[in-house]
Amino acid sequence: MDETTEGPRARYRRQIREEVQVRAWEQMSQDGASALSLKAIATQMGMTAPALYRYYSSRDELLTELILGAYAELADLVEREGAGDAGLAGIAEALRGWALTHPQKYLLLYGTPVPGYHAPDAATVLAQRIFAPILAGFAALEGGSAEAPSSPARSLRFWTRLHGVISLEVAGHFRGVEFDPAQLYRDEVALLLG
Amino acid sequence: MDETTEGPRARYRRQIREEVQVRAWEQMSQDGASALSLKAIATQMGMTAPALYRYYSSRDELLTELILGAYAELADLVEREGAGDAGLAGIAEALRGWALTHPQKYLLLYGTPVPGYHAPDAATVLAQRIFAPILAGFAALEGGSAEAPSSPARSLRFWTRLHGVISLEVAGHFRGVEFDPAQLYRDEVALLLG
DNA sequence: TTACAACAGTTATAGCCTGTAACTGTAGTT
DNA sequence: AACTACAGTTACAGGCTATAACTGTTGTAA
Repeated sequence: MDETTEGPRARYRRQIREEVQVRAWEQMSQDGASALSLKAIATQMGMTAPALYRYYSSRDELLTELILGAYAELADLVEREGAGDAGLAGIAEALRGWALTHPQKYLLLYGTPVPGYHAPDAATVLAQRIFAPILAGFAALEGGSAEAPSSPARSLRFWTRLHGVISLEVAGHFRGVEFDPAQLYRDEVALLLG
Repeated sequence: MDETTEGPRARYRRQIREEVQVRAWEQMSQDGASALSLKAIATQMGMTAPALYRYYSSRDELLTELILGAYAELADLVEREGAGDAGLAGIAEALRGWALTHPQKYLLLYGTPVPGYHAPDAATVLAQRIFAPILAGFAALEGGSAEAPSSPARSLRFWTRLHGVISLEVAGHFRGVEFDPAQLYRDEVALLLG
């Protein structure tokens, strides 16, 4: 079989894996990462649970693929925005938008880590792909003044400040508080880029 | 039986509940909140699992008690610091110290929430007890200048910025990055209070 | 001081999950 | 057309939460 051509077997496997991922995200959006169940997914797909172990060797392997997928999605988004006209402002905007649209994805990447679970090296690479456009953005802004903070320092601050607002909002900690998170976010972005 | 006096039965119940909580935190520090198991705790205590249901009607009830306990601990700390000489700087310092000492407690309060789990009203009250000293601190700083942000806005910003640094550090997202989170934190505090 | 009721802790069981082993039948492939 | 690779099955081991029904102890009140 030609290596580049996908035979029917491989094609079928890919389709099943994709459907599993879709249903996994559905489950996670409803009941959180801890409720992710291969059994439940299998049942939804009209299979028995052991059948799915042909496609994912463990629940952890599925989780890893979901994490990598989410990282890649976010990395693509940030790279695209970084290259666009709005630059860092665009990145900031897109970041919050993405997080609010897919809270479970954001929380899976930046929320409470699963102790004992070690992210594969691929995740580190993707995390750097997300950070790189921010670094590049601040490097481009850099003026000659010696007393201004370095662009890595500004990039880090950019990240932590935006994450501070986003993560609390996504985790629902602003519920019941009378104020507009969007306004706070805009103000923070303005201060970071001003 | 006098209402204020604790009989032997009540005393024993209290001791068991306390021991359960201690062991629960031990478990959570090692394996995270999702690994919290009444069965395992019971075994450690030389009991069978159903026995523990005399003391906690469900795993969720135990979790609720742990969350409320953590909130109360943090609220006490923040109130104490707020009343101390260092004021807001002291609160900031204590907050990071507490989070790094008890990462699981911090993550349980501010990390990924369990979907479907609704924090009891008591938690909201405690969350306000944590926020109040910060609000008071900025209200005290307030100058006459009309263009400066209001103290609620500054308080909120104080919270989100500090949380941004702390939560990423506690979740291990700074591992492998070459820089000092403590320095970043100090800088952020200085900017917030300067 | 004794009688009894309240209650701690037990075993048994139902129901959910992950994951493995052994088997069967079908569908690509040669 | 024959065969083998593999998808999917049932059966099972072991872990968890939680309930039900039972037993034995102990605080307590008459």
